[in-house]
Amino acid sequence: MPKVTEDYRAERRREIAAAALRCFSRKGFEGTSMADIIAESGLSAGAIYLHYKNKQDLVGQVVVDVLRNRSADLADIAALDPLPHPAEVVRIFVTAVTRELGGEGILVQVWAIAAREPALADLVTGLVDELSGLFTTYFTAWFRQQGLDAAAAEERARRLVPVIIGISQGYVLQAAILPRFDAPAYLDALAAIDFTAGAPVL
Amino acid sequence: MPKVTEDYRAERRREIAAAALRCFSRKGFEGTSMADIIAESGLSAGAIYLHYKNKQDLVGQVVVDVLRNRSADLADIAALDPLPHPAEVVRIFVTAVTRELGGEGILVQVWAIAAREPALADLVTGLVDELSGLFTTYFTAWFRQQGLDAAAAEERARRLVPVIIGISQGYVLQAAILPRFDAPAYLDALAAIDFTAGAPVL
DNA sequence: GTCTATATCCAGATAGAC
DNA sequence: GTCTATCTGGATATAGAC
Repeated sequence: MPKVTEDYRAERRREIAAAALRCFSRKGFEGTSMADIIAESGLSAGAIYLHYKNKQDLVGQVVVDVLRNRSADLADIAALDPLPHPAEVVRIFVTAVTRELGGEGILVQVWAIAAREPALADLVTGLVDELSGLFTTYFTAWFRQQGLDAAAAEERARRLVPVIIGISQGYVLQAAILPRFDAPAYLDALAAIDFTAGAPVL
Repeated sequence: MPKVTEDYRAERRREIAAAALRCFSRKGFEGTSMADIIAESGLSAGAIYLHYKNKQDLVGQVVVDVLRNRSADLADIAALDPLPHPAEVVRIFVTAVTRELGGEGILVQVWAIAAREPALADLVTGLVDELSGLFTTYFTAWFRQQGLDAAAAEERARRLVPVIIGISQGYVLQAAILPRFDAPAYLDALAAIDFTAGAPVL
């Protein structure tokens, strides 16, 4: 394989992915047709099908790329000192996801397809596992700071993390659907919840 | 209008709605075609289009009916004595919704469409408002029982309710998508969270 | 590698007989 | 009110010229 070709291909794929993402932001996800992406990319049908096997392939790859970048952001949080409050961590996470995806609606479309397509469900599951690991690291540190010993902190973190992810998903969902959704109020409410209940007082 | 007709129409509509719901349980939501519903109902295309304007109309009505029944269940909770713990209330609610819809995936499909279709979004918004009212009633009672005065209890309930709804949505979402989702663990984790933080001790 | 043009398919919706 | 048969539109994917 010639050496120029590989870079060229990668560049083309990036262009196509970017165009697809712009379409998804505007017209939703199932609402975006291949014709839309073709027009937005400035390329042609034939060119795109050379780089992606089919629509699902294209969509899957675009989504994975974006979400992967987000979990990279989160990885830094666990290292911050002083450790931010859980509400702040959720805030950082959901605003990053929302900004990068250019609109909350896209994620909801991804979930809907994942609920029907095993292939995409596997993909999402992998990313959620990764996310869970990062959140668990953060919450273990947080609970230790609240006075729990290492084992108890990790145990508690592991149990809590699915709910934290649920709270984040709820935020995204409501932001996407409810016209009067009050994002700051949602995040403020989190700050008033004591996730450390039952932990020994310092 | 003849008196028989009205009942007859209602009965037909119930049949069609039931058939549609069975299809949604099996094949998902966008995966269900009018042809599927037609076959499942035993009726014909013409017959169905007489009762429903189009697919979106049918789908919307079926969904609203189901959700309406669920919020009726919830209405009773606020009257229980002793008042159950918040985690228990969420448990009752999500299990009822899940059971009635015959699979978590359906709700996710509804959300996805609501994120794109203003008509369905209005519908969902209305139901969420209704739900919010019920949850607010419950939480106001709960916080009063925890020692807050009436005004503070209602204020706190109002702020917390969106998050509670988010937690419920997260449950439904994860149940629909993640193959290794541990429902009891999710609900147990809720029991360990202190939603009353900051309230005066009794 | 890329384009244009098009084949193929399948969905939603309707017309008109009964 | 209900059925059968069909129209219409739009989407994905491909064929073949350049």
